[in-house]
Amino acid sequence: MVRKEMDKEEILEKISDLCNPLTPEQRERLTENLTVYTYRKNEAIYSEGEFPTQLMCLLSGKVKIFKNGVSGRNQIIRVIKPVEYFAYRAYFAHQEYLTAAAAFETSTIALIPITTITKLISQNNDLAWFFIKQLSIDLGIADERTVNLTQKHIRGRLAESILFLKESYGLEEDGCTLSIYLSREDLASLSNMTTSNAIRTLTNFAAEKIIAIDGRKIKIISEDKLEKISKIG
Amino acid sequence: MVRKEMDKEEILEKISDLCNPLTPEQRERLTENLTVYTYRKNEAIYSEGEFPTQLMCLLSGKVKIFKNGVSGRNQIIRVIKPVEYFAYRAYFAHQEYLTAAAAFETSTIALIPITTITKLISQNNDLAWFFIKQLSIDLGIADERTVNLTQKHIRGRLAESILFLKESYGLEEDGCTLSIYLSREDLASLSNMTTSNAIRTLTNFAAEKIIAIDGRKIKIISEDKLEKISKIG
DNA sequence: ATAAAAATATGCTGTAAAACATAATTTTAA
DNA sequence: TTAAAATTATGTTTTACAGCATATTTTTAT
Repeated sequence: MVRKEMDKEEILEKISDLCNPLTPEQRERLTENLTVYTYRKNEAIYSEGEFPTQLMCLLSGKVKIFKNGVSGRNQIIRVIKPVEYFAYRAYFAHQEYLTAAAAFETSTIALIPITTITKLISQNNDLAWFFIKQLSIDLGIADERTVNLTQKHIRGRLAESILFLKESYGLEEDGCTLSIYLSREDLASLSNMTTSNAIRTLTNFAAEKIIAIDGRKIKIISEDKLEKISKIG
Repeated sequence: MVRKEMDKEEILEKISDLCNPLTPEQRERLTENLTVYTYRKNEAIYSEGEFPTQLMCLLSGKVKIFKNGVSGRNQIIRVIKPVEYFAYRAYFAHQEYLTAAAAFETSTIALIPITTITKLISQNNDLAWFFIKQLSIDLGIADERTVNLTQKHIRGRLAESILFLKESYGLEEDGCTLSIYLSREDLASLSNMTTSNAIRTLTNFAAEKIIAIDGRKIKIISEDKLEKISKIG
């Protein structure tokens, strides 16, 4: 993790969700306490069991939130895209981190002391609503995910993950290649299966002309079929 | 569902988490808009896809929050005990209900128009914090649950569910009988397994003298063993 | 440039848990 | 009070997926 100097105006622009509700003085307080770091690919951002001290905002790059499951098998819980906020749940629940975060690729993150945020929330009702809404959305996603991961079959889970990655990070200019290049292992962690089965099922999808694979590039050929496979489980 | 008249003081006492932060006028507004209903065993409280209009507080009884999974298999997402609040997440996320709720047993519930709550949150920062904290805790539980349900084996999942029920609803006066009597089907929905396997595994636990079963009564004989089984998966 | 390590690919085997079947028991309703 | 329905119990079969082994390719480090 490397400290990064960045133009203040540019940052304020990015974290507008947080800034817009604030008064000029509050905004000043925020920028004074804000630091920006860059994390390299696969670098840990925070770990399970640590005590949360900073709210984070992903300015650029891609980040995974994951848990260390039974016998070292990781489970990706959610993914973060610019400009989303994370790393605050544990503090608001008065807990240690129950998850870990790492960078999928080089990522620039704004860190704001959580105590600063706490004060701002207490002074600013719009900010409180911002977090209530975000937490509510995330809880809904978590509930959906629980059922999908537990009840769908391998093919359904992988199809769902591919669609999920498309929704989360979008496509390249060609309009069909996922703009995130995940290792097979990460794809497995996201889909609750072994790496072997992620590889195998990916190969099958390619043979069935549902997707095309070129190394870590995944090109969606038939979104309809992916949706159908995802739906029937 | 039957409308129930109840002493106002008694209700205010129960929903103190909501009321304590309020001014006398706000408290007045709350009680004016509050209704109390009683739901019978297995009666639906709300359903997936409906539009949320009321925040609910369970005054007495036991409630399950669940999702209709693939091929009609239900999944219990969380359980509610007195005096907990529920049915608000969807509205805060600007969504329809993603889950359904039903009464495990006869339950009395206070209903408050969600618009009333919204106004009170906007006026009262402590109330905003109450929901931020609650949502944060629930999101943490959901994250834990995802990993437990997907990665643990049947025995681990059932052991965990039994311990979870003990934590949630406590024990009878004898100090070892779960005070909730679930059908095997509900126990299966809670543990992500088929009803047959819930029955079978329960029988095994009884044969191993980890629990004792008498109809729907479950007596915990060795909590240590349950914890060990839950932990190793 | 070369060795070492990591990631990907694919086949084979074993097994946990679902699916199915049937019976016994309990609950509910007429 | 008896029939019907629902729940619980248990045995058998099937299968989806994990686990393991091995080879190949790609990436990383020296």
